[in-house]
Amino acid sequence: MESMTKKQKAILDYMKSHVSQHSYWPSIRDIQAKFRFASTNAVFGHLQALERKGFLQRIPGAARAYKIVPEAVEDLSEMVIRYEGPGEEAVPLTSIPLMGSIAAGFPDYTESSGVLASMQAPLTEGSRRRPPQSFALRVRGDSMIDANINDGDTVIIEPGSPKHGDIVAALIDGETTLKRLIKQGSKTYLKAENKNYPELYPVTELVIQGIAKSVVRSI
Amino acid sequence: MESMTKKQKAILDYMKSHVSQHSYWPSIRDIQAKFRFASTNAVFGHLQALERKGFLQRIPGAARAYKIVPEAVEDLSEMVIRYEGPGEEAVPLTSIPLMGSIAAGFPDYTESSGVLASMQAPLTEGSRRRPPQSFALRVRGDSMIDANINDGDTVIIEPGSPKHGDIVAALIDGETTLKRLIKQGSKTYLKAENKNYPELYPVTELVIQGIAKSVVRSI
DNA sequence: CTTGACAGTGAACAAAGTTTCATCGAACAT
DNA sequence: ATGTTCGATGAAACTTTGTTCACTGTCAAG
Repeated sequence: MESMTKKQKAILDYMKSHVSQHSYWPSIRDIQAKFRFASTNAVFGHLQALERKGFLQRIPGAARAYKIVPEAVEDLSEMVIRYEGPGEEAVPLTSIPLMGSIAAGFPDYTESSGVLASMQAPLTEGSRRRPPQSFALRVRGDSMIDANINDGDTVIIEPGSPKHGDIVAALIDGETTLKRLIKQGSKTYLKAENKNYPELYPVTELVIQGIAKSVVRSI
Repeated sequence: MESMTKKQKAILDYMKSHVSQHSYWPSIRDIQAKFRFASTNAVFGHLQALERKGFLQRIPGAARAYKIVPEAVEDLSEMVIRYEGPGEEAVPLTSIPLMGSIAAGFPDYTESSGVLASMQAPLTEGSRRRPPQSFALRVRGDSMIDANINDGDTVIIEPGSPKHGDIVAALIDGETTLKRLIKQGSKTYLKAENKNYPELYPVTELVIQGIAKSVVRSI
């Protein structure tokens, strides 16, 4: 598929974030104002391009009427839907890319096999928003079996500075595994929660992918 | 809060389902056509009423631009968001009411403390839609501890006919508990997955609330 | 009986919004 | 040199859409 230009992506991003924040699409003139175009036709052209390239579907003649094409979403972590209540009581619905695995250093979004969406409040505390860099990871293996995380479970990983006792996604020997972070005095280790794997791994900051916040399991 | 008339609810429902299916709001004339009103003003009046009663927020002058008020959603199981791709590849995002507890026979929506939304595919198999009567239940107690379901977890319950071995939400002594369904010959029992609770409960069809399909746990 | 709320018709208006046309400069490959 | 694509301008045409006004009927409460 043909890819977006920078401006086209910016416009599409703005449109999506507008939907997230307001629950309805922006008009062409809204977009024009946002990007300070002198003519509506500038926007019109970009929208045509986005539709031709397959990232957006327009409903001809209808106002503020579009469909996005999920398959075309490049950065899945930006696919955010939100319900807004009166006042400040926003009810965020964040969708999270689901990774089959994690490659060197950063999640490989090209391997994503779906999207996991969850409402914030019930899954974590308070009304905190899930950071956009969050991702979900299907668990393989039994390294965390004693922490009640089993093969086939899905773990939601968020970036952040892990504290002692946090379960983190860490890159060990080129593979991402879940481990518990152990801080002992000035030393930091990673520990598998499986009594059959008693080893402690030394840790450098860079291998930490993020902190596990939730576990989802199908029965 | 003032409640909706039947027609107002029908219109609001149509609007929500239109958003679900098309990802943009219907115009007043769309609604007019749907309900075969002879005048747009009929719709206009209903929308005014819905806004006055607090169920809907309109953006004056803007086309196809509304916000729904989550607190005003009466039947949470109808709050469905869907992303539609090209062709048949719809990607359903179903939101599920989260119950604090379950009262006699039916989920008590008045006790709902939030909404849990999840994309179907990653959590269960195939592209099956989660039935609209699904709900989520916060687990209290340790009756299923041996099935890896612990105090504080959230379980997603779907209606259906449970098979042998399924984990079900069942009403026992006026309280909803999770139990595993055991069919032994012609007899059916409910069994707690905790070796400290070895009892088998006899079962009548009516006490079964639904089948547990997923478990969500915050770490 | 009257008042008022509710629901609806029908027509018209004006704003909002999309779309088209003609034109231009820059970047870029032929 | 030259055609082509892309991004953008400016103005105008046109459609969609929300909104208003005047008027009608129903139904229940006071």
